[in-house]
Amino acid sequence: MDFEPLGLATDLVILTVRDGRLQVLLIRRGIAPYQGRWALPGGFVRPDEDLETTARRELAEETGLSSDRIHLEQVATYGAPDRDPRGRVVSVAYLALVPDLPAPTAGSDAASAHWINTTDVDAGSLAFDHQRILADAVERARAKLEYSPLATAFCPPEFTISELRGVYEAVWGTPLDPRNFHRKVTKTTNFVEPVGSTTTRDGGRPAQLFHRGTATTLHPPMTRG
Amino acid sequence: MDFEPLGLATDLVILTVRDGRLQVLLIRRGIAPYQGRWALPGGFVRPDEDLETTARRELAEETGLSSDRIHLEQVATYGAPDRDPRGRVVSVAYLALVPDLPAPTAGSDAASAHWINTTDVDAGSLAFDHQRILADAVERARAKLEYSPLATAFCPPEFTISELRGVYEAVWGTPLDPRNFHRKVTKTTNFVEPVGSTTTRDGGRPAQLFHRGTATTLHPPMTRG
DNA sequence: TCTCCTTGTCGTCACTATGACGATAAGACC
DNA sequence: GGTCTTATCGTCATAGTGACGACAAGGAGA
Repeated sequence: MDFEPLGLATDLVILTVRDGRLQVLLIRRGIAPYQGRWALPGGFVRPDEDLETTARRELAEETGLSSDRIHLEQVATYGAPDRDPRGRVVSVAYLALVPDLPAPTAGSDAASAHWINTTDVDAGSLAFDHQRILADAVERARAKLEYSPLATAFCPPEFTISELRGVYEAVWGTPLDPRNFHRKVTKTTNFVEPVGSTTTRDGGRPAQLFHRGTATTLHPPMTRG
Repeated sequence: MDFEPLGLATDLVILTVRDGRLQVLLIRRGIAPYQGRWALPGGFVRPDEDLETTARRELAEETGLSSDRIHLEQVATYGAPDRDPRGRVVSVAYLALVPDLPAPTAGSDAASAHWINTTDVDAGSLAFDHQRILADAVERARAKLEYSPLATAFCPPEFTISELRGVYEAVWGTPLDPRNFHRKVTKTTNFVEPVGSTTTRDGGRPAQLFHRGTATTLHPPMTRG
C-alpha cells in the first residue's frame, strides 16, 4: 500500500518523587527545531518495533533503567498536523513512574537530561506540544493514585507508610493526615504488606517497612483530602 | 525528513444502549484482508487532518451524526508491527457514545453496518486486533460511568431516571436498586436537572424528565452494586 | 541519664454515604 | 373500581471518612 509521508514517535513523561516534589525528566534540545528548549525525551519508532518497545528502549537510554519492573503506560496520542515543523509527526505519549534513582540519569546518552519540578515548568517553555502532553500525563498519574496502588511505583521495594504518603502529597500537592492515611492504607486489603522489619531513616519512632501488595485496584479509592 | 512507510488510521468503537443492551456498531468487511469478518469502522487519517477530525468524519459517515454534541474520546493507540497484513498500520482508537438512534445507521456509506450486542461478539470473530480494541473501549466506558456523568451521553436530551439507570445496567451488566439509584442521582449536585415535565413512556407512574447537569465528575462516584 | 523532639501508630467521635427494603403515589389497562 | 407497573419517598443498620487526642519509641543534646 502507498502511505502518506508520516513520522511515528513516542515521547516519555518520566516522573519521580524527589525531595517531596513531583519531578519530570526533561532534555535540553541541542538541535533545531526548538533548539535550547526543554523537551520530553522521545524518538522515532523503528520499523519492526512495537510502540511500548520503543518507549522502554528510550526509557532505558535516558535513565539506565532496564525496565521490566518499571511502570509504563500509554497516555494518549498527539497528531495535530502542525505539531512538528519538520513535517507530519504523530507521537504516542507514555507515562513512566520511577523511584527516586540512586544514580540520577545514569547511562543517559543525553548529557543534558535533568529532573525538573513539574511545578517549575512554565507555560510555553517546552518544545512542541510537550506542555500539553506533560499536563495530560500528570493528570493521569494523579487520577490513578486514587483508585490504584500505583503510588508504590515511586517507592523503593521496601518503604514506610509515611514515604508512601509523601508520594501522594507530592503528586497531589496536598497535605494528608498521617493518622487517617495510615489507617486507610493498612486497612485496604492487599495494598501493602508488612515486611516485618523497621527503619529509622525518616527520623522519629522506627517505622514498619512494607512492600507492595497484590491489589490492582483500591476499593474504596483514596481521597485527595 | 525521510520516514519509514507507515499508515495511520483511526478505528471507532461506537457504543449505544438499545433494548437494555450495550451494542457496538460493526461493519462486515467486503474486501481482504479479513473479508467477510466483522470489524470496527475506521479509516486512514488524511494528510492535513487532526486525529479527532478523522474520527468525527468517520463517525458522521457511519451514523449520519454530524457530531459536535456526540461524546468522542481517544482510547488508545495500537501499533504492533504485524497487526495489519498489508503493512505497518498504526491505529488510534476512539470511543463514541451515542443515544439510541431514531434512524439506525442512517446515511451510512457502509450498507453492512449493524448494531451488535457487545456480549454477542465472540472471541476471535473480529478482524485485526479489533477484539482487543473493543474490550479496551468497553472497559473505558464502564469505568467512566463510575466517576463521570457520561451515562447521559447514551440518553436523549430529556430522559427519566429509570432510563438513565437502564444505561448503567446495560453497560455494567448488573441490576441496580431503583430506589437507591434514584436517591444517588438526584442528590448528586448538578448530575441531572429536572425539566419540570413528566412522561409515561416507560409505563407505570409518570416519571419526571431530566436533562444532564453541569457536573463533569461525580463525587462520590457511582457504585456498581 | 534525663528531657525534648520527631515521627509512628492506635483510638474515639460525629457525620456522610450506602445497601437493603418497606410503603405510598400515580398513571395505564381491564 | 381493581390490578399492574413504575416512580418516589422514607427508614435503618453499617461502613468509611475527616478531625483530632493520646501514647509509643527512637535520636539529639543538655
